[in-house]
Parts: sequence; structure tokens; C-alpha cells
Amino acid sequence: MNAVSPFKPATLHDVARAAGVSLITASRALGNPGVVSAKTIEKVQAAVESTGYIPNLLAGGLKSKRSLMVGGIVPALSVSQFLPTVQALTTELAAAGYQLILGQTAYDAEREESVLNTMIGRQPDGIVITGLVQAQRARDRLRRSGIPVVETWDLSDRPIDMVVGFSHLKVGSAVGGYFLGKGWQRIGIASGDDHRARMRRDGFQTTIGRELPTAFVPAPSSLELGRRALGELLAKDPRLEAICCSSDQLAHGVIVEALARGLRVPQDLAICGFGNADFGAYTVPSISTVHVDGAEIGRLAARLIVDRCRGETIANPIVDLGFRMIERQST
Amino acid sequence: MNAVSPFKPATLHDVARAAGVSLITASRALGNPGVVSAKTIEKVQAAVESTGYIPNLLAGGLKSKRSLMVGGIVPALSVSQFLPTVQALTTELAAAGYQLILGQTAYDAEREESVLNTMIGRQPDGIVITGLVQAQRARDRLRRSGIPVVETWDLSDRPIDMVVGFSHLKVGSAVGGYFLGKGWQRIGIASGDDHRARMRRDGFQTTIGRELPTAFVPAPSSLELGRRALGELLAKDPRLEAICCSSDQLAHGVIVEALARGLRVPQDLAICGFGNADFGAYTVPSISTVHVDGAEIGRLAARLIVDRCRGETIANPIVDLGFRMIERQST
DNA sequence: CTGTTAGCGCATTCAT
DNA sequence: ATGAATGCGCTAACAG
Repeated sequence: MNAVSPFKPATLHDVARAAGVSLITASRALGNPGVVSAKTIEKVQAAVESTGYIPNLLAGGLKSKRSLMVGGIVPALSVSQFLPTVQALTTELAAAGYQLILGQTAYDAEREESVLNTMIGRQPDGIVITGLVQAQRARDRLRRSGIPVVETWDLSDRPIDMVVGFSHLKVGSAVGGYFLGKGWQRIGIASGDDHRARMRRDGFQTTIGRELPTAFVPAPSSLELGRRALGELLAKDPRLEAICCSSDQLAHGVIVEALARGLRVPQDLAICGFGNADFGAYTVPSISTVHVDGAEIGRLAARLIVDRCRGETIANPIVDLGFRMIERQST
Repeated sequence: MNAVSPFKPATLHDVARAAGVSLITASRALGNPGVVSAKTIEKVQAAVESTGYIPNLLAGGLKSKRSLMVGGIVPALSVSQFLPTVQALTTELAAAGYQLILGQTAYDAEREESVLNTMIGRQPDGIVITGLVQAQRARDRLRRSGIPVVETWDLSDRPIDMVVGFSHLKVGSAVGGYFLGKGWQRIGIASGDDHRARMRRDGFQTTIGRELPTAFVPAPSSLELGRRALGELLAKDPRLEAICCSSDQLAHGVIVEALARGLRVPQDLAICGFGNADFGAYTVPSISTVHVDGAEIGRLAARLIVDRCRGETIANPIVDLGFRMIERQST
């Protein structure tokens, strides 16, 4: 082991010298081995071993215009809805040699813009955003940057570039239709105060056909907020029969609070969530919900970016992944 | 708005020309405004606006040796234990102008090494790892890279560089002591199969003073696995009085399963978790657990890295954040 | 197959 | 307070 000092990491130059070849040959042996003789590759690889060389991807990216990084932007990592997406994104990108740079907007338009700017400054080969970018300025900037962009977890006719998601309005309508079919009259809503939850609520109310008592809770939602939300709703109308919740966390909280108050679920109070969180099938009662394939959103987004980077044309830049209702014990 | 073509993003060169100053003056006006006259700064900023200039951080980093990126490595994003850490890390780093690059090891030593290598290649100004790096090769490589490294969520006398965490062995002992104090005799363990959960189990068993029936579940743990684990444990010993779980998710599942089987919690079966997950205080019964300040781990790790980058000397590179037991209804 | 030349976009010397 | 030159580490283009 011909270790190099800790303060001067080996460069490709050192590798080339150790292998007795030119700089560019060493570069090719590592990055494009098809064009180099087997013997040379061996020598170079031995040199890499002995020098402990690790390629400087910053330098490579500067020249080649491929940084092998993809930016991922979420409101907050704790929004468990998005976790499977970020996880799948990271995994799928890693498989293609890309790495994810994370940005959090904290549901704040200003922060979103500043996050986007530093993102763009890192010359990522793609950007994946949970939700649609609202600010027109930011949309223009992204479009002009020429970086492939995938907006996710929503749908739009005119995305910045590409979009993978589903219609929140339709989700709301579908749940509304389900509630109508059950014949429930006294209906309440527990909803996060973010854009997408509000959209689902709109779709739900439109289908039900009237304004409904609503408890808004600050995003991200949680079991605790669900408990509080039910308290609020029952204060508005103690005889509610059914609650539509904007997440399974919220629904879980509503269930726990209902049981704690001696209500039977679903006989006295029916409860529906959203997101098909992993625990929902295993609570007692299990939680009826709307399934959305968050991991698939991440995988698809990754693939769109990678394909685009390979110069392929994207047949369909607007992907509707849909959703499906899952009926369990809570309704 | 003097927009530039989407295919040729403005460089600092363009800004300098538009402002009628030299390249370096423009550079200083943006990066080191104290040394430049107010009038020049204004001209440069106007030029930035009109050209839509966004600094290329790759190029800046290449020259300045400060990439303003920090690598973060987790087994999997879905391990909710680590979420507050990653979230706080991202937020705290962003405040100091750094961004996080995410790597997932999937609890796999080989993947860990390859993730570390590409990480190092990106010249991050620091690396934060959840857990201690096990492979000696990887430890050497990290140490030799000269990059500040913070290992977290564990403790060691000889970290690669710095470490912020707590002793899992002591956590196990503390919970064991608590169980002994309660006088429970027939005790079972539901544990994740990862390194740290096993350490806590070791500490627990040592304090209890004997081998205990254990149900191992694959990490990451979940409510579902908790239900299954209780089934397994009761099959081994139907008269168990108390269960020690390696996470609150697992504990929640054990509680749900116990209630579903008609057992009263804690009268028939006492249950203790670990991690103080957000829902644990609001379930019925609420979950006794061990609190660890995951967010603080992230904040501290960020600060250590940032301080080190500023050239400050770290007074104490080994930080024990400790833990505390929280007694709730489930015991 | 291999090597030479010329930058990528910026910040750190030095100079003025 | 400003500017000119130089090179960070690497790869794309062209040569041989």
C-alpha cells in the first residue's frame, strides 16, 4: 500500500504517472474502458489501488457538463407521504450513478425560490420537486436553466417540463362518491392546510354538494393533530357520522380520539384517510384510505431524468399514475 | 428583463461585461462585498438581475476547495428514527449555506463503501453518518481523505473523526433496570436485527441477568412487524408479563396485537418502546419509551462540520447526548 | 489505441 | 479598490 499523505489526495495525474501512461489514457481507462487496451487498463487500475485515487467529480462535471447529481426538493423530510418517493428516487438514481441533493422548502415560497437557486447553481442533471412549483418567477428560471425538471405528486397540463402524479381533485371526488354511496349525511373534514390537501377537500365538497364543517391542521399532520381535529369537529357538530381525513396519520388520530370518547368505529363514526401509510392496514380498526404509489412516483421521476440525460426523447412527459380506494374496517 | 438564451446560461464573465467591470471585481462584489465600492456592487447586482446569472458552484468549489456540500449517509430514509436527524441536519446546514447530498446504504457494508467512495469524490466539506462505520477499509479511507466526518447515533472512544450520540448498551441497561424495579419476571424482547438494536438488547439482557425469549424482525421495523413479533413471543411463552421493544413502531404493533387478543395493557402485558416517536404520547394506551434527541444530533453534527470548515478547533469531538426514560401508560 | 492541446467557470495569487 | 494572470482536476476535441 503506497499510501499518499492525507493532505494531498491523489489526482488522475498521479495515477497516470504511477501507471506510466498519459493523463488522458488514465482518464479513459477509468471512464471509457472500451477504447483502451486491456493491459493498459490493468496498469491504471493497479495505480488507482496504490495511490488510493478517488475521482474528483466536481472537476469532471465542470468539463463534461454532467454533474451526476439530481436535486430533490420536498417541503419537509418529515412529511411521511413523500418518504417512499424520496427513497425510491435515491435508490433508482444511485443505480444509474446519480446522487440526490436534498432541499427543504418548509412550505415557504421564498425558501423554495432560494433553494431552487442554489440547486441550479450546482448544475444538477435534473431536478425533482414534490408538488407543482407555484411562483411564476421560479418556473421561468427553471425552464430557462435547461435542466430537466420533474414535478410530482400532482398533475398539470402545462408542467415546467415533466410531471408524474395524480389529480387531487379526482381523489376528493372519488372519496366523496364513496361517502355518498354509504348514505352518510352528517360529514366532517379533517384536513392539512397545504395546497394539495385543500384540493382534495375541494373535490370532496363539490361531490358531496355543500360546504362541510372542517378542522384545518397545520402541515405536516400527525396522530396528535388528528385527535385535536376530532375534538374541534365534534364541538361544531356532536352528531357527526363520518369524517374524511387528508392523511392516514390524521385518520389514525381521529380514530384514537373517537375510541377514547367511547365512540364505536365505524358504527358511530366512520373514518377515511389518505395515502395508504404502512400502519393503516394493521391498526384496530384498520383504516380505509386512498392508495397512491409514492415509490413508483420516485422511480418514474428518476427514470425520466436519466432517460432525458441520455438524450432520449420522452414519449409522454405527463404521467397520471392514478390512485385507488382501499376499503377497510374504519368505514 | 434582458433574458439570455436558455441554452447558454450566463457566466460571471457575462455579468462582468454587462456591469463594465473585470471578471474578478464581479466575483468579489458577489462573494466578498466588503472589499468593493458600493457603486460597483450595485452595478454588478443590476447585471446579475439582467443576465439571470446563477453562480456555478461546481466551478467555484473546484478552485476554492469548498464545495458547500455535506454528505449524509443513512441506512434507509424510511428508518423514521433518523428522520429528525436528517431534517435538522439539512435545515441547519442550509442556514450556513451548505447542502446535503444523500446516500443510502440499505444496511449493507458493500453499498456503504461504494456510497462513501462516490461521496468522497464529490469533495464534500463534511460527511455525517448515522451509526459507526464498521469496515476498517472505509474508516481508513475516510480518515485519509481529510474530510471532517461525524459519526452519529452511537458512541465510540476512537471515532474516525468526531461522534455525536449515546450508548445503546446503557439504554438497554437503563430499560433493564426499570423492568427489574417493576418486578416483572416473564419478559420477552421484540428487536430489530440491526447492529444498534442488538446492542440495546445486549445491555438489557445483561442487566436482567439472563437470556430472554426474543423475536427478531428485519429492520426497518413497523407496526405490522410488531404485531407479528408478539405472536411469535406468545407462542414461545404464553404467560409473558412484559415486552421490551427496540422501537416505538414495534411497541405500537405489540400493543395493537395485545389488545386484539383481549389482553389488557399494561395490566396483563406491559410494553416499552424506544425512540419517543411523535405518535407514542397519543396512542391509547400511550407508549413508555426512551427519548433520544435525534434532531439535536443533526443540529450538533451540522455545527461540528461547519465549525471545522471555518478552521475552528473542536473542543470535544466525542459528544454523548444521553437519553432519558419516559414512563407512560403502557407500563 | 494513445497522446497533445485546450479549455469548463471560477477564485486565488500577485500586481497596480 | 481594482485588474491580469494562473490553475483547480478533469475531459472533449482533435491529432498521430
